[in-house]
Amino acid sequence: MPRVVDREARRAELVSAAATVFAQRGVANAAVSDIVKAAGVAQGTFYLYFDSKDAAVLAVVERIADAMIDKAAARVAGESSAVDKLLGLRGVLTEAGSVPEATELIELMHLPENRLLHDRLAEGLTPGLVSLLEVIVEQGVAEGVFKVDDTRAAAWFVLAGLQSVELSGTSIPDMPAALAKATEFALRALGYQGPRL
Amino acid sequence: MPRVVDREARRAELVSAAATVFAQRGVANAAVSDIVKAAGVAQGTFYLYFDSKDAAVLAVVERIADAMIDKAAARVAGESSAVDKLLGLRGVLTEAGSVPEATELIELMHLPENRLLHDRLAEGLTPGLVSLLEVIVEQGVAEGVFKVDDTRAAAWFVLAGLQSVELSGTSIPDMPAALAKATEFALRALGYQGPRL
DNA sequence: CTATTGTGACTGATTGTCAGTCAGTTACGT
DNA sequence: ACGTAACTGACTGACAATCAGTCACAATAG
Repeated sequence: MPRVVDREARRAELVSAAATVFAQRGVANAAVSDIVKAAGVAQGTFYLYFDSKDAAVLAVVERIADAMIDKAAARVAGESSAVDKLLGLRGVLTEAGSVPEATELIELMHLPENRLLHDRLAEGLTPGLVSLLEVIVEQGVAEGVFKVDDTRAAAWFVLAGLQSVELSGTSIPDMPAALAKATEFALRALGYQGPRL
Repeated sequence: MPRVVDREARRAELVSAAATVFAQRGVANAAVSDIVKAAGVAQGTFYLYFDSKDAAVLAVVERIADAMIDKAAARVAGESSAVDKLLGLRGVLTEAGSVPEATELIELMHLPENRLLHDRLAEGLTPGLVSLLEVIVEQGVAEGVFKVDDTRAAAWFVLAGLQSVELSGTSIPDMPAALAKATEFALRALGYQGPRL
């Protein structure tokens, strides 16, 4: 048998190298030759692990999205009521930049030139967060605090509203306040009638 | 004096040629050489009117966004009550593909590969639509049917929800129904207490 | 009315860069 | 020592962007 190499580990190295280079130069200006140099392998090796540069971008985005979803799930699990869970989820969105392995990347994402990466992150993130939010909405309906018939549609709508505030960070001066307002709209959309928070 | 040429007109020709080529081949696969061939000019001429290929993409997107905003504004102007105006705006989102000069392009946008163009369109579109929607919300507050203190934040949140449904067209089987549901959430978010529609 | 000159629009061959390929090499397990 | 998968890096084709040169026209001069 040939040389045994842990393909998973090698791939992870390449994803890390790619993440670093993207963070430094921006996705569009990052050449595959830069990535392989950072990883210490030859150009051809890159294509043993990714079909294209684009595939590497997606792999980086997926890694970040997974980390954020894990963080959000943990935060939500730490709360008991549906409303508190929703507020916890909002909190994670607010501190999006605090995912350690992605800090540099997310900082750069707030520059408008990196809009592409930005959008791809949102794209990879959304399905996971929608599922998370849907469970919260279901719980809220069971608790009697929310009134919603289609919980998936509700989760989709509400998350879109929250994310659009969160993702347009550049143009909004006071982000936490904006998110607080968005949360109020979200609660009303879900049929919440209780006291203001 | 030199030859007199209408720069506006020439630029418009190039934008049209670019739109056609993007529609045929997709933005990523469209070469500048294809665009200039379609327009019947030399490669260098392209760069007299655009700084880069990217700038041409933006110009195409802007043209489409303007057309859609005009259409939306006309539709909204044709209704009197705030709720009817909101429903009219939703209607325009539903029939996004009906902007005549952009039909081919928008059809292609529903293919996932054209996600980039898709996002850019949304980006160019949003500010205009938010302003339109904000006026509707203000009117609704004046009429007493909506209860909102920050009308801009409300418009932003609601539009994000509606657009996210509209733009994820591929993955939703029954789009009109999904938009109808989203509209209900939107009305509730705005504090609407009246009868269901 | 013709010649000359100034000017901006236009050209297209060329350059530099980069994604992706592939024939050949290396090093490990058996 | 042989088979095989991992790895290499020079190479290719394509394309965005450039720029030195050409062209068509208008304004003036003779």
